[in-house]
Amino acid sequence: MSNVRVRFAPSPTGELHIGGARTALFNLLYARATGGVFVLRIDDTDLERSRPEFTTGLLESLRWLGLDWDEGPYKQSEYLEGYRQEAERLIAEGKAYYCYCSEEELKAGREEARRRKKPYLYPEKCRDLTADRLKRFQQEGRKPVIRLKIPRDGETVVTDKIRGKVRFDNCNLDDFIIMKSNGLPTYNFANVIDDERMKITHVIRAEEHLSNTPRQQLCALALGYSLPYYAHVPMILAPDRSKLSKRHGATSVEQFRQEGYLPEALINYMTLLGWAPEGDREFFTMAEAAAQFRLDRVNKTAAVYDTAKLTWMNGHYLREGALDRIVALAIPFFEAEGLVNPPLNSEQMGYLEQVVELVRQREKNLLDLTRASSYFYNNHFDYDPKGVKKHFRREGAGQILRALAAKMKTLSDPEPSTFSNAYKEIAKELQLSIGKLMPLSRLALSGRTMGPELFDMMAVLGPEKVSARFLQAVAYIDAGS
RNA sequence: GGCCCCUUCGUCUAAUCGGUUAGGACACCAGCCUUUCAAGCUGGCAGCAGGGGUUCAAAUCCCCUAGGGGUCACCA
Repeated sequence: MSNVRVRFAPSPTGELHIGGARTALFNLLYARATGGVFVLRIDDTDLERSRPEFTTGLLESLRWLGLDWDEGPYKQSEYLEGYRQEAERLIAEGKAYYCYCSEEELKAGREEARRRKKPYLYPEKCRDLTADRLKRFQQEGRKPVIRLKIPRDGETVVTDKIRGKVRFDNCNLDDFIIMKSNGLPTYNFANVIDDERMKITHVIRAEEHLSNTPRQQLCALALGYSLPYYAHVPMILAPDRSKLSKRHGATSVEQFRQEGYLPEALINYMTLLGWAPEGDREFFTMAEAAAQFRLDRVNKTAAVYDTAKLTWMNGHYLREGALDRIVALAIPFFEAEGLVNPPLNSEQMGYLEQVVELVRQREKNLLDLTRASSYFYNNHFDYDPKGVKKHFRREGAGQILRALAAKMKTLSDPEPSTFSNAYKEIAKELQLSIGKLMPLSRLALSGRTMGPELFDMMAVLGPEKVSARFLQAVAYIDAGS
């Protein structure tokens, strides 16, 4: 049993996006690899942007992906008193101080610095306020923030499991705010306290936090905590190498789910973003990845996410997955398209299974699979115009279809071979090759020029429907010409 | 702008301590299979950002340049 404890700490300000999900995944992988504990924590100290429904969505996305946490979810909003007490302790110990500078004042200073192209650092005006001044400010009713006293020299070294030692000169850091004037902690402060009280041993998070790490270490140092290990995983970038945002198409787990991606495909794909197992294997389960996951094999380079590979992977899982499971996942999509109306009886279920088995061979996601299945449920559909031109408008097309319809009526056994044999016979009778009959038949049966194996399709539809659709096509042809 | 991180095919990546024809996968192209579309199989195209060092030998170590990213909030 190891004492490894890791955490995923999203803020509930939006849907779980692909970057956050990958961070959560790496945390979980590491926990499973080491026999450690995976903690979920909701960083909700931003009152303006945090919303409870985002928390719900976050949990749902995590669960859907199978990123099950061992502890939590804890919420920062439930520990507000703790942060306040720690901040006051720092003040009592002379390691932090009240700052009464107004926002306008600070803003002016920042703009001034920008104008002069100098880096802005808080000028420490309130660092050594006399007792008199302090009292006066208090009497004026001004609400102070609390700032941490940063050493004016020396350096802070971050030891990162992925990047090695990263050095920061303290002179580039200023006395940053740890408690806002509304009494809530800032991220850098709350995080350190949370990680301590949750006994987090490894902080695994996105690289964007690397620059903030010295601030957190300084907090920990002031508070007298010991430091966790850090591991900053590379970012996931949009195809244009910019930071991922909504304008880059599907970036949230929820969007991928709605488009019919399977959780195991998303997991497998994300695992490969920044990490690779030994050998050339591309497909593996989360458990298999966890068995050999190591932080020092995580890449340093940001990864551009490319949905083409995810789509390919999804197609693989769609085809290879256990049929009953794929069907279960597909039902909501079929319902949304108005093809089925759950609950399904065993006959309907059997039919759906046949349809899915057939169609999943050639589609990449559940949404496409559903749309490519519509003609198994709808008797009326449009015929593909190109197909009409090529197959229906040819001399004798109606005749052939009429003959086929008649032949179908004589069949009773809905096996692919039954249809195959019938086609052999009728081809002989009409003195045509089977290859000539098939595209025409396909168009009549589905309105499309492509799709599953024709005889398989017919077997699912059954002779009666097949016959009716042939006649329907005949009517269409007669009406058109 | 200051500080920090990063740089292998278009994309994801492999190449344990320097010695490989720089490997695999997606995508793309071609062929096979085939009633179609997929899938599958076979083959092909394609990369060590640039420049200096160190070394018998550098994708690998060091330096510089360029490029990309991150961060500098009373956001997380």
